[in-house]
Amino acid sequence: MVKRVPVTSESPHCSTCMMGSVCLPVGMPSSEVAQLDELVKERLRVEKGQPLFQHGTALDALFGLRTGSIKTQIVEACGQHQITGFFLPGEIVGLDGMMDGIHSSTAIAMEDSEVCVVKLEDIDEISRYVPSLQHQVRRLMSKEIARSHQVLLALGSMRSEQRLAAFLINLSQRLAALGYSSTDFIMRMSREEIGNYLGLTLETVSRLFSRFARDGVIRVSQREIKILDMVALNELVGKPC
Amino acid sequence: MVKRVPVTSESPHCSTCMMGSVCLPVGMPSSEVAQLDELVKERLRVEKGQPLFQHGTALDALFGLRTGSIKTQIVEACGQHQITGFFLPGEIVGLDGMMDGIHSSTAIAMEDSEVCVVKLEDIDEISRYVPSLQHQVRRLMSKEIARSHQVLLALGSMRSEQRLAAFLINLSQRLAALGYSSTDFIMRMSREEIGNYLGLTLETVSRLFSRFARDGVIRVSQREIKILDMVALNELVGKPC
DNA sequence: GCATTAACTTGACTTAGATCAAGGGTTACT
DNA sequence: AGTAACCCTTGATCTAAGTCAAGTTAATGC
Repeated sequence: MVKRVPVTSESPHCSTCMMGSVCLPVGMPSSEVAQLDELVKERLRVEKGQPLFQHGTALDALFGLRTGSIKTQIVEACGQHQITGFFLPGEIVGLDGMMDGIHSSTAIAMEDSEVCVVKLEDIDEISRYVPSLQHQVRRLMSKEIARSHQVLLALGSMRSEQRLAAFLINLSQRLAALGYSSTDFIMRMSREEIGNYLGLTLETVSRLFSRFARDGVIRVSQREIKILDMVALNELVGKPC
Repeated sequence: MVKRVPVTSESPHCSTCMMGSVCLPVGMPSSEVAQLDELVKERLRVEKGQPLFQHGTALDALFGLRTGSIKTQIVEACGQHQITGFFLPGEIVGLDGMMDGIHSSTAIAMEDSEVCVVKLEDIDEISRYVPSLQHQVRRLMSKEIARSHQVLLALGSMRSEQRLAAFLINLSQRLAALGYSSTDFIMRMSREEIGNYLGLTLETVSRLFSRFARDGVIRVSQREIKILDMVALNELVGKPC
């Protein structure tokens, strides 16, 4: 279920939130971040496996992920689906579908998660006196475009091992930016979800993990990953140059 | 070469441009479109094969394609590249890379083309008194995100014939929106470019065109395409449901 | 107009990754 | 605690698409 979490005066605002260095305010002048107190009026708690929003429903807000992790996916005419992103704390979900106010994807919590709700109308309101907010939204959207282009590159011109290596490096870097270890982490996604995201089958993903482990590049135990040789992992990506 | 085309008082502004129904102003109240006269102060003419902008260079404007066609691509560490989009008149190029003011892709004219230059600072300036302009930029960026997610879907979970069929349908629809025939058109891109975009080799693309033609779905003569059976083409995309 | 180059087609063969299948581990529920 | 459901691994086999190669057609330049 999705539960509202009331935002009280003592609960953290953007100006005091620990996610400030990675979330929406990143790069904004601190004087302007202080003015974002009215930006988040509501938080939502989403249980593991539950949707934050569904494809086709109305969109009037963006969601800043505070804790947990979320995947977004689009559905084909048939029952098939394609995962378009895995989101970590500090990242913004819901940037697609602002074109016609309808979500073009579905967002599902991969573990119990909490998001800050940022109403579009509040963005408009606040950006009147916090000019950099508009730029910030543009930057975030642009980043999302660039990100999906990178995935396009992976799906369009990399072989399976390169894709998985690139995926692991990307995950590692994003976790490091959050202050976690870049070499030891737990993946929140199943082999099937990774495969779907990377255009591979779950069997291929599993085999690749085993191979990387056999080659001493990583150590794997279920969803627990330890990167042993980051250099080798990087070389895998840029292999046939 | 890229040549500046001076914008004089008698040359068309957004309010009188025939592209208004498909370009940046699409969906904006006509009263506000009339206020966009200062938005485009400059036009550029780009010769076939020449770059409009290069990956890594500074970005301070968006480009509305007036005539011609443009492809965008990103480059890997090696010489390899991945085409991330084919743009037709009325479409906006340059929406990635607004995150750090550096173009993350390279845009190359596929035929002699002309673009309207929309400076970011002018967007900021004008959107002070034309409130819907900010929304419009957000909508366009959101559309670009949704578009690349669709390509992700194609690359991640469609087989070669589905990808090409989806590609042709998409092209057909966009050309129809421009007022051109949805069944008879000339593709500006080579087999290799199509293949690169769709994650296939040029040989596979060529074979698929031949097969579609043999099956009576299309007629092909080099880059000239005639769609004979749109229903069959649609069925190809949603095949194994 | 003819030569040169680039773009496209088609065939023969190879291969990366999918599919099918079976067994072992984890996790979650009653 | 026990069992059911799910997730992961590994092997055997198959196939869609890639690679290599040769020939054709179309575009470009002199």
